[in-house]
Amino acid sequence: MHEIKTNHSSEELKNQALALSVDCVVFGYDHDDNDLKILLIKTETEEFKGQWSLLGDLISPSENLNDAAIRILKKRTGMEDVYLEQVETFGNTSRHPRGRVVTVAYYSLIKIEDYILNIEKLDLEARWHSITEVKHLAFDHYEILHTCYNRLKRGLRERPVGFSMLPKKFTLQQLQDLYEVVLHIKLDRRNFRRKLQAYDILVKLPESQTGVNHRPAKYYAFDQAKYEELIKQGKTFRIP
Amino acid sequence: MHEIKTNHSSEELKNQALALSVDCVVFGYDHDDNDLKILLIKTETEEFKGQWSLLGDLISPSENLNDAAIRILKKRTGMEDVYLEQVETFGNTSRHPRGRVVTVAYYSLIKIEDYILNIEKLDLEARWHSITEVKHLAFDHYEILHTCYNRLKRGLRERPVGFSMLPKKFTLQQLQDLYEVVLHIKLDRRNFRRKLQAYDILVKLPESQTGVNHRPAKYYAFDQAKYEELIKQGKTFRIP
DNA sequence: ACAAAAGTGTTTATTATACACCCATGT
DNA sequence: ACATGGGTGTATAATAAACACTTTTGT
Repeated sequence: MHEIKTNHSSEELKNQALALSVDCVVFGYDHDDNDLKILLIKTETEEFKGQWSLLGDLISPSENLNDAAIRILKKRTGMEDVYLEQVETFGNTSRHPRGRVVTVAYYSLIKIEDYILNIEKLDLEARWHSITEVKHLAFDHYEILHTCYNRLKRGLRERPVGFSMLPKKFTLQQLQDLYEVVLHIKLDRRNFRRKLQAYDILVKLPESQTGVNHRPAKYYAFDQAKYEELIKQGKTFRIP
Repeated sequence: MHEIKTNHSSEELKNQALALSVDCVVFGYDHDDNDLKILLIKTETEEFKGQWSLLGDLISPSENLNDAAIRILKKRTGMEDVYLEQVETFGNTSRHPRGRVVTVAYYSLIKIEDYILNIEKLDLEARWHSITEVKHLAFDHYEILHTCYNRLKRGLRERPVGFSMLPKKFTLQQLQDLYEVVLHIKLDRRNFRRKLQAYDILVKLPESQTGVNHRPAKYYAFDQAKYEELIKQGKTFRIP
């Protein structure tokens, strides 16, 4: 297991004529305040002291790209089996003040409440930030963030990735709220439900919400096998 | 200007603990035989002797990623101002027999007839291959090729990139043939023309085809400014 | 009984698809 | 005159969008 070290000296970077890193934009959907959040850490690089940055690290010559991303996520969130997707590689010669560091950007989706369980057990330094409040990050991370956000928005419309940010059981309203917040659009409740019903990728659970002072909503779960069946039949998934 | 050298010794690769390269999948549409082609060179890497490979090279520590792609294209095709898009970074530790080489894959679109003009003047080693005939390439280039081909297909449907593979003036039938060959689908001529007319991104030129023994087709040109106007109005381009 | 969010159908507008005949040119 | 591909319109089907009332629970 590699140790993560984010504060690399100029010497270390110069010795590798060119260094490669992985940076992860970690998205989570907070359904308590209905907000899309990203996980950031305070950078340890002197030149950007005090600024927030993405979760990243140099990759070792013996490590695959995806494995590096998984390692970083495991180290910073305690979580494995998160949704992960390579987005773009950023390699401007001027992007790192200490030398040439090319970085492969990933976005990752996690279920915030699973993460919450972990921070109680582990001593994790990362903090959630509302994506709307992030105005500036260390390095070119703000640009990377928005490239990844655009990719997430596309993924959400074209593939059932949203479920990776929801609890295993969720209400249709929670799902719609997620779509509305991430895509920044308003959806019609009846049309949204009809479309999901047509895809037949959700299973209705026998449980309902409890402790709400209104009609309790039914819980649903995403059925990956049914989704794959849909795709195998050449059908396309698209919301909205 | 960097020189391209594709046959790197194990020593050279080991000295950079990790090396970064750029590989370009160069697509061209041959409207004489209505076929999508890719440009390949014979690899100089001993382990893959005699096999075809993508156009690529190591990138220097002082060179931006896009600039490396532009340099490779200029060197191998004599062409500048080609359409270029980063696709994905391939970094499996085992992908290069001589060491760790992570490669950033690009796809590029060129007008074949402009290229033909260049090979008469320059001594270029690359050769066109029909994409349907390529079954195997050196390294993991076959996988890279198909990842880029999928990206091209998506781009063609969602953005007006096809024009980068056609002459400046073209007939509507040539444009439709390109879509049919690249996407591997059959389109209805009337519906295709109606949709293009609706987008209003083509200008009809005063010229027509000559030397054909049937009713000559009108020539059209793509109008980039009109396309940008369309997008600025929040409209979306999609074919089919 | 009231407040609060869940759940549910129908009508209309938009977009996509299917399809066949006349036109202009070269031989 | 005939062969060849170029050019054009209309009807139907499918999909998306707009819209409001009833239901269930807790207080």
